[in-house]
Amino acid sequence: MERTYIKDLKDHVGESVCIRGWISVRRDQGKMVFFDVRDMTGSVQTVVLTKSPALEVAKTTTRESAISIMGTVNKRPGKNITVGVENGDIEVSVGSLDVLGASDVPPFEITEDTSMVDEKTRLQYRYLDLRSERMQKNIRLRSEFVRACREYLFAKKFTEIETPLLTESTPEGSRDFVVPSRLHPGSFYALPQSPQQYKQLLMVAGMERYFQIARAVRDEDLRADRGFEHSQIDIEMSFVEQEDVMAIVEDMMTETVEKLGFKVREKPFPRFTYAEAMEKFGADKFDLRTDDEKKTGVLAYAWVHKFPFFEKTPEGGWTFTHNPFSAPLPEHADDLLHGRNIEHILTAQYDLVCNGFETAGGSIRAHRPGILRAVYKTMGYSDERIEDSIGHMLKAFTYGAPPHGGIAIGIERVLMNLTGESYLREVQAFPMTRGGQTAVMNAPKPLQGKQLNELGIEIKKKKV
RNA sequence: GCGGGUGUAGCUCAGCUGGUUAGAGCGUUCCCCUGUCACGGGAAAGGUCGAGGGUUCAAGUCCCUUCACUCGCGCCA
Repeated sequence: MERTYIKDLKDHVGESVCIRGWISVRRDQGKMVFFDVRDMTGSVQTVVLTKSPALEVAKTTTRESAISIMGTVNKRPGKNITVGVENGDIEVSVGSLDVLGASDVPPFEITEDTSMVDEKTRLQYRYLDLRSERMQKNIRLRSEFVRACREYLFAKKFTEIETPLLTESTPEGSRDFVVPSRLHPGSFYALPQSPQQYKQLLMVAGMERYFQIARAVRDEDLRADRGFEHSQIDIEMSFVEQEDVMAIVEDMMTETVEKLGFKVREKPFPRFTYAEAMEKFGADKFDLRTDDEKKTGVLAYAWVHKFPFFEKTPEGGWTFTHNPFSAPLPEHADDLLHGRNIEHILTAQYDLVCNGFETAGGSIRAHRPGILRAVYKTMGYSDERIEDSIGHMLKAFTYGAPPHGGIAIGIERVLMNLTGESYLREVQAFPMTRGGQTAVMNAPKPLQGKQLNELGIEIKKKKV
């Protein structure tokens, strides 16, 4: 018999059905047993009556077991209707009960919201934690958001392209996660902090409109809203200016979140220059919602732009504030090329802020080799060091590089905005602890001697 | 790397100024219950008080060290 999803049971009153799912609650009355059964679509009460042949099995079936039930969908008699409960007016009378996977007693109670349970325990048993209603909602909403973005981008002629996971380590920016090479002992790949260079090369390659649901990895200490790994909707477009990218991102975010039933506070998104934001909020990310609006789940998007390109290093030199591949604002290109007024040079960088989080960041890129070279010159790089570090980009840009720009939208940040969660881990299926320990499995862990030998790695004894 | 918080039963927590056999709720096990819906009633089991060291007649409680988790700062183009 074909399975019926619990959400659809209402359309099958009086019929025989097969449902599958897990037992959330069991209420044993002695001569009859009630189970609340849930599947990925919903929850329903089932009843094993005294005369049911399933009664004997039901007496020994534990909570959280995976089961299959054949039975009849009945309207409940008036006195048994529970109002305010999902499917409170129907129940399934159990004819036969198969235990597909029996469950031991779970280490914690799988309730609607498990956030009160010690996170260490939740992560160790994440596969149980994810059964909770709240986590199911968060992870499914994440999928729906990503799907809506994909659909939007495909409709706008974007091409989804994967870029390498094993790539080159760069000393600039955040610390790389590094992977040893077996074929080249002593040499290392790095996991991408972002597909930045590859997506720009795709623009040179004539792809024109690229996107990717990209994983980005950074080896920096963790925060409530920051993990080693996060995902981003990574976008790059050719023949565009700042306004074009901002327009399409604004349209996509509005369309997708509204499709999911959320409300955007202000359209078009208000804009602040970096200087205005700092003056008004004292930070480049801020929350525009009033206290009342914070209770409603409204999304207050805003753009921040006109960031300074460079900032002083402790050593007295200059370094970039956001992204060395960004272009300066057109009116500051001359200053950059001539190394003048460096502190006043602004970059074509734009950040999307929502409810106090930086949810996206992007820029128009330097597509002329001279501009990119000038950025590195400003940072004090010698010609040799420039060549070594970004020579491949400079070279690529000599073959008809189109003007281009893009953005990366932090998926976890968006989901935190949508769900109201304050912790990034609540919108990831298998997050790490703050100490960098993986959920369920036990990474990182030492390698066996054979593996180390193959990689040409010796482990230094920790000094005491 | 720095600073704060937490660590007592499977889960959530209480345990005052150190003082006999460390408590509660939920869960679990067993018994009873034909309409419950976080069912109910009865009984029971369950703890090296994160780990190590110290002070003391006596430590869950005070001190030191250490580990884990967590929040923030640094860091995070």
